[in-house]
Amino acid sequence: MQQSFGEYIRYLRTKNELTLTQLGAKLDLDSANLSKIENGKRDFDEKRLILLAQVFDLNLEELKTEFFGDLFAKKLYESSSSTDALIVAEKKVKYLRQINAKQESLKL
Amino acid sequence: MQQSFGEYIRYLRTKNELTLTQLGAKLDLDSANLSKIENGKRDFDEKRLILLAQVFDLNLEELKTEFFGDLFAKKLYESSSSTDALIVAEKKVKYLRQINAKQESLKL
DNA sequence: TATTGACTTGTCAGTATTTGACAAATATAA
DNA sequence: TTATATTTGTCAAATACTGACAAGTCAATA
Repeated sequence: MQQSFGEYIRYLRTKNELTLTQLGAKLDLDSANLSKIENGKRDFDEKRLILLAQVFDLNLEELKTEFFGDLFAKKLYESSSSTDALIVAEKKVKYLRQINAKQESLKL
Repeated sequence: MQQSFGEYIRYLRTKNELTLTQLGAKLDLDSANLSKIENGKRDFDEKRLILLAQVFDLNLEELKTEFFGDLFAKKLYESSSSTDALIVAEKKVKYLRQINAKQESLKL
């Protein structure tokens, strides 16, 4: 998938032959605002990912992966930053999870 | 470096023997708020990265890398999302830059 | 060509979040 | 103690985000 998250939503919507109004209703979103999201003029709200997964029967984890992948790419692109940040991020996530795992084990 | 961005700032500050008030002045930040940043209770503002680089004579690119690495890691950690998002992000950044490069070449 | 439905764009008030600032509490050291 | 450094809480102001609606374009078709 080499497209923005908004384009992905549009793909899902059209594949399922839904209008903006129809999908908007399912996502509790104004059709005009959904249009902006699909066209990259507004951001899709993270809290609506669950709903989106339900509507199209998608795996929430994969959807989050696409969502954050898109978000991070845009940030790096806009700020002309190196993708090295992604490597740093990976190490830090592992570190944070490891810390968390240790703390969890102490609770037992 | 396996620490938060706030801890990194604290490291830089103490290494250079500056007080919160002194560094705060250089960064145009209240010492109380800088304290919160170092302790992870507030976020460091992206727009102050340039100033931070100047104050400690650091490479801005590397600083951005650390900054965004920290930001992305926290997002993924908080949302319990897969680090696969980082791979997706890398592909998308390359794609965005490629598109941009093509458009730039057309301007000539 | 008038109508209809789908989509796009602009705007704006209400809401939520972030920020700067200050006071007060606590800690550290002379 | 006294002074300095740091932390924490709070709050108004600034900023950003969201929902909603009006008005516009476009394409299909009656």
